[in-house]
Amino acid sequence: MWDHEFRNFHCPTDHTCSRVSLSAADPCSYMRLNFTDSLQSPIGYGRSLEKALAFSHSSSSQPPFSSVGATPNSCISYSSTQDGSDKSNKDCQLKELEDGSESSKKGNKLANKKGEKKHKETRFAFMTKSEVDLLEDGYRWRKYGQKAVKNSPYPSYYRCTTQKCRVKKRVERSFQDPSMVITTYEGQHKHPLPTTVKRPMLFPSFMLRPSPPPPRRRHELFTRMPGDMNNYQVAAGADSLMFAENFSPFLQVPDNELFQDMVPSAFLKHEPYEQ
DNA sequence: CGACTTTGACCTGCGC
DNA sequence: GCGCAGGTCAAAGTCG
Repeated sequence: MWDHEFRNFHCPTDHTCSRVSLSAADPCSYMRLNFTDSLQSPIGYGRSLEKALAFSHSSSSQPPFSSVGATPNSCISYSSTQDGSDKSNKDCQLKELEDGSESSKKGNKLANKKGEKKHKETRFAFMTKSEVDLLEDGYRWRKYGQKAVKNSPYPSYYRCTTQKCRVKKRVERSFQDPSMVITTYEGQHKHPLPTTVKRPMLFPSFMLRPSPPPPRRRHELFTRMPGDMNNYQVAAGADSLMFAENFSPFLQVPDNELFQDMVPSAFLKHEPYEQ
């Protein structure tokens, strides 16, 4: 059971939709999101956030957040791709098998030969209002691709330049609000911050451990689930809810409060890094 | 000259 | 099985 309690979540949609629950009953201890109305009554959940949001908004054709309007949401999004079905057990096993191995294309081919599925790393997405696409987060990134996709003209794909580090990052402009940058991290850093880079202005905690430097200034942070990310798993079920209280239109990270304070401890685990 | 970006081609998963 | 969409590769180009 994850022991983290969320704070300051906000999702100013037609419904309040930010109940977060974690359950030890889930094979891989993944996150659950349950969508509730203003009376805190459950109105929807599902295996993908997109479906869940569509459900919660009673909108069959509109993509998630399309009904939100210009008001920025603040929903932190993170998950592994394991779900609560039988399939997840298999995925968990695959994860164990594939952890520590290269996830290159050749590697995937090899895995496919063995009848295994490609494991997708844990993901974490957030939205920031920024003029620059690539936020300074303390790590060094190398761009390895850029391709237009639906609802996102030119998302950029970055990889951590640290050897053996498999963390990836996708950066895209919000389709609905180009001033917003959606950053999606995949995987967790298991190495210290490079010493040659500037101190980060914005840094999700799992990117910063084990030695996060203090933030330099207040940074306005908007977070929400990108609408086109089907891999954000949301599971059915309503047990072990943890509530997101004190909603506010914008989520800010004050000087004395790290972004990590809003991230579940499951994302903060730092395992020994083998050089 | 090394590190990094660009970009077309290619691969893979998924829905129909 | 086919086609589309998303993601990745890798060669060439750029920059400091």
